[in-house]
Amino acid sequence: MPELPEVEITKRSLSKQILLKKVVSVTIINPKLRYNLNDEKLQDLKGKIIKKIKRRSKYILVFFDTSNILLIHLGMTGRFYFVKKNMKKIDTSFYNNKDIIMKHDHLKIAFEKFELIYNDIRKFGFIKKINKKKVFSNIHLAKLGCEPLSSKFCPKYLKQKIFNKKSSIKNLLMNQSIVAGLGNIYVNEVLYLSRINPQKKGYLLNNNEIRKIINSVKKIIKNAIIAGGSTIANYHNSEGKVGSYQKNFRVYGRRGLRCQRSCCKGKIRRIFRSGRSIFYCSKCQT
DNA sequence: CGGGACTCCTGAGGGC
DNA sequence: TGCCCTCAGGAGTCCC
Repeated sequence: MPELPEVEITKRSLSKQILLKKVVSVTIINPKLRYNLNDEKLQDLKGKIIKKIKRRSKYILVFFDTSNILLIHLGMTGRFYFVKKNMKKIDTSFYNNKDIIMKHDHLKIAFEKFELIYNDIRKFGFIKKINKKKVFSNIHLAKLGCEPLSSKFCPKYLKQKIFNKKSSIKNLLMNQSIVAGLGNIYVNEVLYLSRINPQKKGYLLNNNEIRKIINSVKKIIKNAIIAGGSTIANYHNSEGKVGSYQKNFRVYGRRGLRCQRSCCKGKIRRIFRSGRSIFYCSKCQT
């Protein structure tokens, strides 16, 4: 699922369901995640009420009526789903393979009328209980750069971060301490819209190119949230809904196809750098 | 230190 | 059908 738009959608659907609800019980189904689930700490949440849910970068923060915060990262395949209590059969109409889904359940948080399940096939996600007082010094949150949709994310800010960098602009935009929340798909799309070659080094970008990147990031992230995020491989948010932004992909996953710009018609290429795919038009992204 | 490669894990899909 | 290979939306860690 999860780049910023997908995490934002997950946060919104979680808010709809669990805000102001009281935790009845917490059950660890399989503790093995990026950081193992800590039963002793999570049991503290029993009887507590959820007061606020926020998103920062690709993290979700669930605030309780105490100093507790659940810090959640979905990794590559983390997701939530709800099960009505006393329901004998789980509604699996959203899934194409319920055996695989249920096999990877990790955590169950029960509320009065329903249960919230955290499921994660690849186990790259995590859920940690942290203290409100330590939220700003938290190792995951402290070094994050600014939010792409905030006014702080502007040409001046980006220029200051990249003007002396030898890294490619692709890697710089994926760097969470520069912009918080972009991932592989949206960075590919942003650089296509900006007509900039992903391998161009940070220090070589001029002011006009930096301005184009800022505008493209804001436009793409905004539209992706409006579309409910992107859905690949039958993923869905915690209400079982799918996003549709993947229909707007202009380069991602389009290897070998023609550039959609009518004035260009170049060929979309895929190359590998730093262990991931880069998609770009070899003709109009310079 | 900056920057790139490797690592965790499971499943899907293509080629043979 | 089945085996083998490559690839997948993340990010912490290690090494040069």
